[in-house]
Amino acid sequence: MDGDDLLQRLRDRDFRLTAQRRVVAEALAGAHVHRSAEEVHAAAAQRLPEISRATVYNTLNELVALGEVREVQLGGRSRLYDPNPTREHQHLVCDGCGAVVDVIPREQPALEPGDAHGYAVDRAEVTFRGLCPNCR
Amino acid sequence: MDGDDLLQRLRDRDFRLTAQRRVVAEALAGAHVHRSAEEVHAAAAQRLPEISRATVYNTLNELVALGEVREVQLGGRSRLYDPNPTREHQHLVCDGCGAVVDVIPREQPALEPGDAHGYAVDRAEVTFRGLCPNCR
DNA sequence: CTGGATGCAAAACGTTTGCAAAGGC
DNA sequence: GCCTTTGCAAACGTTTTGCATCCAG
Repeated sequence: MDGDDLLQRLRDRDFRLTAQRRVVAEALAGAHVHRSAEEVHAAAAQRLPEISRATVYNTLNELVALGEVREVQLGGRSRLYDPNPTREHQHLVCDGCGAVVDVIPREQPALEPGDAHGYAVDRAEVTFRGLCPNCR
Repeated sequence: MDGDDLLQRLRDRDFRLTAQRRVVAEALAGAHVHRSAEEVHAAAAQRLPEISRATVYNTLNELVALGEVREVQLGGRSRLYDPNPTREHQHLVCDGCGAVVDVIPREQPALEPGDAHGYAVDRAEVTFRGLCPNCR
């Protein structure tokens, strides 16, 4: 499963695996697809009550730098952390309550070289917005 | 030009046009395509030194609620305000310095009804990411 | 043993809010 | 004159930082 994969990849990368970092990684690899730092901290603290917010933020930023987790800003006050950077997917966000659903893309938008303004473009993020069944 | 159009539309909508609101609207309609609230405040304060941050935030939120300005979060710490919500466009963002370029889309991604998870989807936002010529 | 990771508390940052004063219509 | 908008300052939630301690390798 994903959780084990993430921990395994971190070991392979010589990422120093402390108890704190393990519970943060496990909180991300768990059932919920996107979690805020606060939610990750809450989940981690259930297994390791003394873990501090600073450590959660440090670890999340390190995982993002390693490319193992993606940081997304979908309009809420806080950033969300997405443990599936490898599996290509797009986001569908509710304007009412902020609920997020993953969508598997039929096709990825691409930029013609003439439109790239000299940029080296390496990915495209797509966010669909609307109202979820509850908020309609 | 854009600036006059925005002010004209606001008048037509019975949006109370105070000196403060005028300089905020003008700061947005000016040369720069996307500005943070802080940049808008700085630009506005050049013409109206006593304008407060709170008024800038209030006005920006009102313009967003009216649909005259779009709020986008492109990864930086602050939200950006985009004065061209009517003209369909996508964003190309530099991972290095955060520079933003507008791109006219060849095609807009769409969601098949089966993928919508019951949402009423009303738009798709596309952000291309990479490195700008300077940061390469 | 040693450099890196942790916890705590405080600071920084962007944004919002409460309230009295000012000003547009 | 009424009602909305403004400015100020303080509150708020999120994220970062400084520093002493701790621990994995």
